[in-house]
Amino acid sequence: MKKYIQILKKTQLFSEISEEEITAMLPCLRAELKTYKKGEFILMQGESLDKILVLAEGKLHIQCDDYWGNRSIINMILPGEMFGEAYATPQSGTLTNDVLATEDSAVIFFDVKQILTVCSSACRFHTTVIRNLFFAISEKNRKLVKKIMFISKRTTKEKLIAYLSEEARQHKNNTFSIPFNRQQLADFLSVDRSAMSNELCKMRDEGMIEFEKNRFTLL
Amino acid sequence: MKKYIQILKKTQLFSEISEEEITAMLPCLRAELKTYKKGEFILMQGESLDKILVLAEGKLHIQCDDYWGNRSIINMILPGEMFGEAYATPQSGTLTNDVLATEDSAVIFFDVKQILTVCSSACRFHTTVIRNLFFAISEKNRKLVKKIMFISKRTTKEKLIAYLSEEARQHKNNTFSIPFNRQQLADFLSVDRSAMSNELCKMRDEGMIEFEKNRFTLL
DNA sequence: ACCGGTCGGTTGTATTTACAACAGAAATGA
DNA sequence: TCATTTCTGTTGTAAATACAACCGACCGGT
Repeated sequence: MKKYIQILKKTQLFSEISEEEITAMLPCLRAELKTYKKGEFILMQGESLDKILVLAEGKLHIQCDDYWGNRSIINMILPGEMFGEAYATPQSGTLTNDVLATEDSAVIFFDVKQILTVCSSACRFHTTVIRNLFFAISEKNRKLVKKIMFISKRTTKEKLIAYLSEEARQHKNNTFSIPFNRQQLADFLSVDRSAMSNELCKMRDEGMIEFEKNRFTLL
Repeated sequence: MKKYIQILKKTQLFSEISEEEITAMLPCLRAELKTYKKGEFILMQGESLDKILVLAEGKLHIQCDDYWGNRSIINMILPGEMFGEAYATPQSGTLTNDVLATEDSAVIFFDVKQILTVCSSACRFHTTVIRNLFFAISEKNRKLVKKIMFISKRTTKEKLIAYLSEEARQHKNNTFSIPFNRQQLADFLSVDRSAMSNELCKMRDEGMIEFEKNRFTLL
């Protein structure tokens, strides 16, 4: 666990809290570390959850396979990001999605009750964590809305333009790498991979974009 | 404002807090009431926001019109529901959506800084409000994920089935009313209205569903 | 070097969708 | 009441999509 303190310090959840204070808080928040191999599921649909999770290392997909095997990637989790928070409340019921490790990953579990219950004395920074939790879940919310704005576009081309524009905006650069391969991007945008591949090449031929593997440039 | 205290008591934000205590807290949270006519915008894309809003009366749509005039209804707000919370944090930037009153509406504004800053003495229930805020935003999050699961289906029919099934599940009844007319439902599911209308009638003819106006029955 | 697997691009076809235009029913308002 | 507007369903056509199948490039392991 110790090796991940520095990572936790950089997370939104522990923003403005020092490494020493984080170390002191870990037992109070009942932190546990688990590791997963690429391809393993961290959480599965139908389970219930009373933990908030932070990805310390690796890469995860929040996803959902339907009855016919169509996969939908709801969200991607990168190191330092929090997940599970929306299903860790009393009213939330069981999970509606799977969480899959797409690389070897390390995940830290925190007890949500411990976070929300301001404890006796030790944790002066407890209220800071609660506020950070609110900021983090707000950001998640905005991410989901952004995703809705991508996939609510009617055509594959429009979805691609919306997604790539947003990536460029976030990277503050017209050239950037995306965290998906083609199949994953198609699953994220809810379109057919081959149709999307086709559309990307058309956009390249029209001079709108350039790309090589996961690296894109908007022109 | 007084007439809405009873409504506030029923909201998730003020769960477990009595009417007297809510009344006492209102000045502390800098509550303000504003009313809007049907068709007016409460918030518009590009504005910045440092308030959390609760709908006291009426109906709102969180929506987004693109360059070509295609409307996407991100979410619908019913009385007692909170909104704006995801854009009221320091990091959140300006609004990416419009908020439109689809009926005459009354909205209560709360200062988010006041909510997140535990104040001196008067508000014993401040921490309860913060926790409630977390629960509420968690629920919003789950709602958004559900919506993503609807619109990530590939065909209009599948989207309809996913949406109607979820409505039936929530109403715990195979017969239920939906809060949209046809155009709004199409905007919510990101499909063409006429194509959706067509699909609904096909499903009716196949014996899958029955409907009359906004009232649906799954068979 | 060989093999198997993954990945990205291409093509063709059947299906589905968007879009526009129209008509009847229902609701609205003067 | 009548006129107007809104809502819903219907149709036809052009466009876009899903799906399946195939190919070559690349990569890692043996």
